[in-house]
Parts: sequence; C-alpha cells; structure tokens
Amino acid sequence: MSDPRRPLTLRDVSEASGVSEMTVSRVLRNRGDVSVATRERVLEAAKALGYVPNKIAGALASQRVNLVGVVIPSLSNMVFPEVLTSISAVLEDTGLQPVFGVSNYQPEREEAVIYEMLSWRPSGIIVAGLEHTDSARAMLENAGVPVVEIMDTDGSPVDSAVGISHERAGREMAKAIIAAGYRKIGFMGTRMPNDHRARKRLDGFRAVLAEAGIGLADSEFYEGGSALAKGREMTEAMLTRSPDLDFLYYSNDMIGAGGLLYCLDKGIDVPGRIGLAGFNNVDLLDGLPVRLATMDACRAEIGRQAAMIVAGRHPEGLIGGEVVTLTPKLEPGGTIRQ
Amino acid sequence: MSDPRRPLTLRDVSEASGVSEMTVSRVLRNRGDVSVATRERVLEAAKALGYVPNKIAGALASQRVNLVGVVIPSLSNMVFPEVLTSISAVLEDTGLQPVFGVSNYQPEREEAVIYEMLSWRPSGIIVAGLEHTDSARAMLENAGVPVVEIMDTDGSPVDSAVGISHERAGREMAKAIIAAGYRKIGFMGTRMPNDHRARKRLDGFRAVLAEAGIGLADSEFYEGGSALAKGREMTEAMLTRSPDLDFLYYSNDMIGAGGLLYCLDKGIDVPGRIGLAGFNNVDLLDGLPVRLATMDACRAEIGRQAAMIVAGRHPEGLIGGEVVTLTPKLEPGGTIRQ
DNA sequence: CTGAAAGCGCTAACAA
DNA sequence: TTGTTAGCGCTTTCAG
Repeated sequence: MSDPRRPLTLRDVSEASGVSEMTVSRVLRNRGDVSVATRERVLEAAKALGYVPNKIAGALASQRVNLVGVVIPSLSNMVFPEVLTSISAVLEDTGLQPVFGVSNYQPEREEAVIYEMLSWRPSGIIVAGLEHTDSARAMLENAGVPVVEIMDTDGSPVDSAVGISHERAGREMAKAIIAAGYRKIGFMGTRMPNDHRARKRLDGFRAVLAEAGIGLADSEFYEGGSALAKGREMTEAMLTRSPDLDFLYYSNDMIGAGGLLYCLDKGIDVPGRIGLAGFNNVDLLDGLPVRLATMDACRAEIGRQAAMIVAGRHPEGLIGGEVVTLTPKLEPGGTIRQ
Repeated sequence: MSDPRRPLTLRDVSEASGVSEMTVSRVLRNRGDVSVATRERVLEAAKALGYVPNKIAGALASQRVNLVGVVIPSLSNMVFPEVLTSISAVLEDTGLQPVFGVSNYQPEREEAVIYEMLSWRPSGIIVAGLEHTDSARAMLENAGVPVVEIMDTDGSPVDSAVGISHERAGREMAKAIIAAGYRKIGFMGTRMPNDHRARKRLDGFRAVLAEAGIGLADSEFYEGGSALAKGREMTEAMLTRSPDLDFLYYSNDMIGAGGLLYCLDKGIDVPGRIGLAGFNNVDLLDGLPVRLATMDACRAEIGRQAAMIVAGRHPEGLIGGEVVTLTPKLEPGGTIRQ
C-alpha cells in the first residue's frame, strides 16, 4: 500500500483476489454469470479490504443513478416529514434512494435546490407544489426524467402531479361550517406569501362564504414561533377584539389545537358557543381532550403514489402526465355543531 | 441535435459558444482567469441551452464531492427535523450540501444507509448516536473523511462527537425530582431497544433513585401511534393501577404533554398532588396551559456545531477527535413543586 | 464464464 | 487568457 488512506478501488479488490476488475465488478453488482468459487473469492477480498464501491464512477460509466430528488418547503411543518417517510417506504424496495432538499418556501432557494439536484442526474424528481420560478420550471421540463409535483393539483403540472385541491378543501370546509349554522367567522393562518396551498384554501373558503352572502368577520396572520402557542395567543386576541365570532377557521391543526386548548381553558362552550376547525389531520389531534375538526391532507397517500410514479417509469418509454387528485375527507371531530 | 432528449454536455456549450470545453468549464465554476467577453459568451450560451453541469463527471474528475451525509434514526420524532434544519443553515454558506438518510432505529438499516452514502464519497458524515454495527463503525473509521456523531457523548466516538450526556440528563432530572420531595415515581417511555439515548436517560435516572433508596414505583412502554394520545392513555392506565404515585417521568415531551393534558382534564392538582416531567424542550410545550418540566436536548446547537466541524475540516490536515459535550438545562416549568 | 478495450463528462496539469 | 492531454473508477461491449 502506497498511501493507506487512498480510497480503495476495484483494482485493489482485483489484485487481492486475483480476478479481473471486470469480474469483480460483476460479482459486486450481481450481474452476469460468475462461478461460485470466483464469486466467493471476490466477496471475501472485498470484505477483508473494506471496499466500498464508488458510485460516482459507476454512475458516470453506466449513465444510471439510483437517486430520486425530493424538494419540500420545510421540515418544521410536521406535514412534510410524513410525506418523506411514505416516499422512503415505497422507494425502499425499488433500489431507488430519496435525496431531500428544503426550499424554506423561497422560490429562488427552490430553484437552487432543483438545479443542484439535477446536476446529479437523478432518476426522478418529486417537488412540492406547482408554483416555481420560470427557470426552475424550465429545468424540470428539460430534465428528461419523471417529475412529480405533489400536495396540490390546482394548476398546471410540469409532468405528473399527485395531491388534493386546496381550493376545494377550503370550499368544503366553508360549506360544512355554514351548514352547521355558524355565521360570524374568523380566520387565522401563517403570513407566508409563498404558501400557495394555504392561500388556495383560504380563497376557496372565502368564495363559499361570499356565495352565502357573508364575509370573514376577522382574520390574523402570524409568522415564526411555536404554532401551538401562536394559536393560543391569536385566539385570545381575536376573541377579545371580536367577541361575537361564532367560528374560528385555522390554516393548520397546530394553531387550531392551540386555539382549542385556549377555549377549553377559558371554559368557552365548544362547539356550542363557538366552533373550530383546522387543516391536515395531524396525529397530534388524537391526544387532545376534544378532537379538532379538520380535513385530511392525504399526506401518506400522496407520498406513496408519487414514489410509485417515479419508480414505475422506465427511462425509455416515458409517458408522464398522470394527474392524481385525491379527495380530502372532512373530519368533524367535536368542534363543529352537528 | 441528434437526440433532443440527450442530456447536454460541456461540449454542447463549447460548440454553441465557440470556446473550448476547458474554458467553458472554467467560466461555469468561476475558476481561473477568463476574459469578460468570453465569460459572457459562455454564460449566454449555457443559459440559452439550459445546460446543467454534470456533477457526477465533475466529482469523478476532481475527486471532490460537496455532499455531507446525515444519518438520523427517524423523521417523525420532531427532534431530528430540527437538527437537520440547523445543519442545513450552517452548511448553506459553505458550499456543502446535506444529504439525509433515515435508519428507523434499525442498526442494519443504518449500516446500509451509511454504506450507500459512503459510496458517493461525501466530504463528511454526520450520524446520530454512538452505537453502530461493527461493520458500520469500521466503514466510518476507514472513510477518510470527517465523521461526527451527534446527540450523545456517553461512549467512544469514531472521530468527533457533539451532544449531551443522556445518562447525566436522567440523573439531573432525578435529583431535581427528589429534591422537590417526590417519592413515588412512575416512568413512561417508548419500547425501543435501539433508542440508546432514552435508555441512558432512564439508567441515569434509576441510578440516582437507587442512591436515594427508592426505586421506580411503576413503568410502562409503548410503541407506535400518536405520542400525545399514548401519553394520555398510559397516564390514565398508570394512575388507575398505581394511584399513590406522586411523580411521572416521561421519556419525551410529547407523551408528557399528553399526560399533562390528561391530568388537567381530570382536575388533578399539578404539581401539588402529582408532578410531571418530560425531555427535549420541544416548541410545542409553549402552547400548553401549564408548562411541562423538561430538559433541553440542545438540538439546534448540536446541529450547528456538528456542521461546523464537518465544514471546517480540510481534506488534508485531518485532525479529528473533537468531543463537544453540551450541558442540557433543566426547565422546571410549572409541573414540579418549588 | 472471464477478460480487454473503450469511454462516460468532466477537471488537473501543463503548454502555448 | 486559452487550449491540449490525460486520466478520475467504473461499466458497456465485444472477444475469447
């Protein structure tokens, strides 16, 4: 050994086992026929040396990369880790490996992440949302690999899409609330110009209210901090300044849960005096004293289907263009009058 | 164009701009001196074509990869996404790119993830915990790049480590509880043989109790499901079968929060009749009606320092071996008697 | 079943 | 400032 810290190569294994590099390569990839004796000799040598194949070289030579890029806006949202988990689970059996990137809800950052990912020539890309910079969209269109946009289907996908209509989710919730007899409705959500899905839900929600001849009686937006605490604070503030509200619609379950805990604390009659609803159907809700009304965002199913689309596509014979629109289910819980 | 879907290469940009491949490469990497005129011509051509450099080829040629592998046990734990976020934030300015992998608390799975990562020859590896399969440990030792083990420092790191002593965290909590006068103590946690950190905390906790001549009066372990709901259920069950308990120690804040909500619900006097404590100091606690006693796991700081160690190391001049032990802070909240 | 030759797309090193 | 030449470590292809 000239330099003990030089990374090992196929050649080292070849020399150690007295077999050609080519045959070593075949053994290590389980490709082609190799005699049992040779195979064992090679495996033994590779293990003894602690050889780890160099996928960079392998990928360059074979023009094949077992990576799937996954771009999401945030990790702290609790929603995305769940999608990632279901993507991982599906890809596990396919030999594909997910690689995650986070855009922090910034379009330019997303563009940079997509560029970086494409430069590794992945087998596919999964990206949250349909809104991208022109440049990012162009890159995705020209990538020559399956592109699946997830979470949302209100818009024009680059290629395939799996998600729900957030506009419709907002509409359905508004309908249910009105049907239950609530009329003075307040809204709380994040102040994030680039959270298009939250915006679409609010748009749909407002549209139905407008059709019913009522408007949002109050609304408030927050940023940063603990969502549960924010929900509590905002609810207190809103009920103080608009005491006649009879319903609070939250853009996510965490702030909704905060609001619910506040109301229970104060002994406010829920859902009699006031109703509450969130969005996402996160696990957390199971542990609350009263179940918050919510709408399931189908996160696990979205991840599953997106991964299957990416995995199922052969590099050749690209068809693409599937759009899967899942239907979110309203979970009335115990915070909407029956 | 022969095949419109053939990925573009440097050669395409070279031909389109009338400049050699080498010069194009220099422009695209901002390396070496290139005249302004040439540079602009190249940039224009690259942009017009929509060229995305092939990092696989680049990495093979330069023997340099700007990737840092990050291996964590779980994404659903709420703790790890936060560590990832702080790692990302630090690496952002260094030109390094984190690549995440999840082991699901399975040693063999972790070994596979590490193997896969090393096969891409990353610039460094960050891995949660000090316990690995022999084979994984050997791979990390021979990787020839900085390896930082995070979260825990109770053990022998492969190279560097940044974390807290969970054994000590358990001890400190036990001391505080005993000092507050509690004597009949129950414990609840996850049933995960491979969650070494939770185990170490419990070990330390028990050791102090033993020194004080008291044992755990009751304990229960769960798996799966919503942690908040599990905390609620387990607490109800435990208080029913052991009504004389005066303290409940939870292995994480989520189940602790569930237990706290249960107690508040039932009108149990906290912390008078019974005290409660969790671990991690998650954001969520801010929104609870009463703040749960907990201990900060220093997640953000751990991620920050680990990323800095990986980033600060030059491939040559590897020193390694830093061990940073942070000191978790006890947050008494409102669930331990003063 | 095994091996030799030719390159994958890029960059280090050197030359002009 | 620009270009040329040789690989990086592997796999494809073709020949034994």
